Amino acid sequence: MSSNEPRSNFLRTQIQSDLDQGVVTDVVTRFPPEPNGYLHIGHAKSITVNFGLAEQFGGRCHLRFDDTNPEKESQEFIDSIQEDVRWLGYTWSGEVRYASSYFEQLYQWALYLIDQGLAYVCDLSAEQAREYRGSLTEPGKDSPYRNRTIEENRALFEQMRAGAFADGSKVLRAKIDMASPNINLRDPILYRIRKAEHHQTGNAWPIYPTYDYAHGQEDAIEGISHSICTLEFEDHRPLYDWFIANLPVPSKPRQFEFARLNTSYTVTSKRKLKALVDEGAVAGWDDPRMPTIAGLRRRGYPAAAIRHFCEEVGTSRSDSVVDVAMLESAVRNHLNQHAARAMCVLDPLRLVITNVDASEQLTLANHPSDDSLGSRSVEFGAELWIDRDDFREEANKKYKRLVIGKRVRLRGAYVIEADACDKGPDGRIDVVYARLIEGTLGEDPADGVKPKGVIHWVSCATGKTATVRLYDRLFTEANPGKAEDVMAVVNPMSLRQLDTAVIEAAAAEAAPETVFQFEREGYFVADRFDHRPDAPVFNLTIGLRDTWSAQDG
RNA sequence: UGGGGUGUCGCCAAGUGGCAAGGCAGCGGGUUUUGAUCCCGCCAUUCGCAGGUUCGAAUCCUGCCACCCCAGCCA
Repeated sequence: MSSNEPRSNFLRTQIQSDLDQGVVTDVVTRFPPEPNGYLHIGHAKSITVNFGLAEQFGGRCHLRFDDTNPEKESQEFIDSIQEDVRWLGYTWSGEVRYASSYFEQLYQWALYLIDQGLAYVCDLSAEQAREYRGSLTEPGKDSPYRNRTIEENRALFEQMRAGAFADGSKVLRAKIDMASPNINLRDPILYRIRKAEHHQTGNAWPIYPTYDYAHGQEDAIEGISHSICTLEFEDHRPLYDWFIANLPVPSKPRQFEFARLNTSYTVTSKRKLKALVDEGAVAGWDDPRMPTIAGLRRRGYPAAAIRHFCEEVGTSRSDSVVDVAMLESAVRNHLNQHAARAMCVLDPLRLVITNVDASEQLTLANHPSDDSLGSRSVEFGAELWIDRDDFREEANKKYKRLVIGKRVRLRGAYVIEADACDKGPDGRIDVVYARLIEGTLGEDPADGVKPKGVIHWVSCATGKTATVRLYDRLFTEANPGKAEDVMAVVNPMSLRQLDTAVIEAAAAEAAPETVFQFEREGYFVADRFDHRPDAPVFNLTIGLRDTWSAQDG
């Protein structure tokens, strides 16, 4: 594959072929969420597939709320979904659409099916209907109401629409085949009675269409050329096609299915995500540990990285679980290129440089290879904070940080040599004393004794205390969805909050959602909601790749 | 045990009859004022299994096996 060509997948091949053969002239796709929850990484995949295909083939992609079940839906979700799709970087064609705005047309088409003798009103209770449906291995039985006359069905359905019957007392069903090996074709339900207020249509409708009846027709109304959904709907395709074939619809969309995205160490079931929120395992739907779009955003995962990840993963029809390391890799890759560097000491230890008295301003590049990110001024003085983990009184040869009697480079500044340290009564080191080696700003020591490594630091005089939240994977199991109880596999170390970290003054001023690479530590984002210049709050997006910590040293 | 799908490297995934892409992970080595990045190299004689067709098969045929989905008036 050449680097700029989109990776081949069956959907791209299909569409290209349809275009080549003139089966379609315009590519129109749609992302059709039900507004009954927050979007998560799996939805991101569907979004990139649908919008991506439209983009690639010069077509359009609609955003359509599949709002046929008012009892589970709300305006809150309609708003959050739009925000998430926009944040991911996509613009839908035209206005936001709603299945509910097609309710009248759908109703008229239901009457049409009745008139064709292809639909009937059934009085079976839900329980009875289940019995009549048969089983996976046994055919179903015809409903006793299956042979009502067209006139009777029409009158009954009109009364259903008028609100004459109680919830659940009747349904409208398609008359297909109760013996079909495909259970979806055993006289599926088109309409049920639900006297529920709808977030868009209010109390205008006492009956609501089912997904099976509504979806294909919604696509047809909108002129969708390729209706892309997930694998579990494959069995519904014959039904989808049946409606399109039997109704005077304005276009003939076709359905194609792909495998939904699953990632390791992640749960996407709405029920389980809700349990995490309700039981306090996380702080909310947008907690940085959540796989929701809002959570990933608050974690600092760039939209472009999520998009790139979805592309790298590919689109196929085989069930799979993608290693979450792949997502993390996409995030690191993007941030390495785009995030400005800064210094932050997570676990401060005071360093006194005994031969320095005046402070000075040093200019540091914001990115090691991208000059367009500019530079910043950082104060350097006699008292600095360094990380407690970057100093040892003595250490083996593998340890490349500060050791008494040894040299280390202060990132972007001078080489120093440690002389001594003070300890408190508990043996804990309080202060490290070191000497600056003259002439080492941008130069190696003149005596030829090079420092073993480089450590980061922040001026005691101008550094700002910050809250830093260190996140780790939410689960201890690679497949938490398989666990009997998700709460039992929640990682107790998934959040560690530090209240005494110290960051460069300039970083504190950053706008919320700005991501930095705190050098030698990782990528951190200024919290979208909690960060303030006078009370900085940073979330760990992802740590730097670490190939040495497991080793001695 | 009815129907619909899927099986290519540890994890994804191209490939659609001509001598197994790529990414992630992993492993070596080099560069480096981030133990990061970057760079170089290694990593499937083999495509669920067994037969068959063919000069030639991951790609075609047959049979098996494994896994996923379907019996909501959810989507």
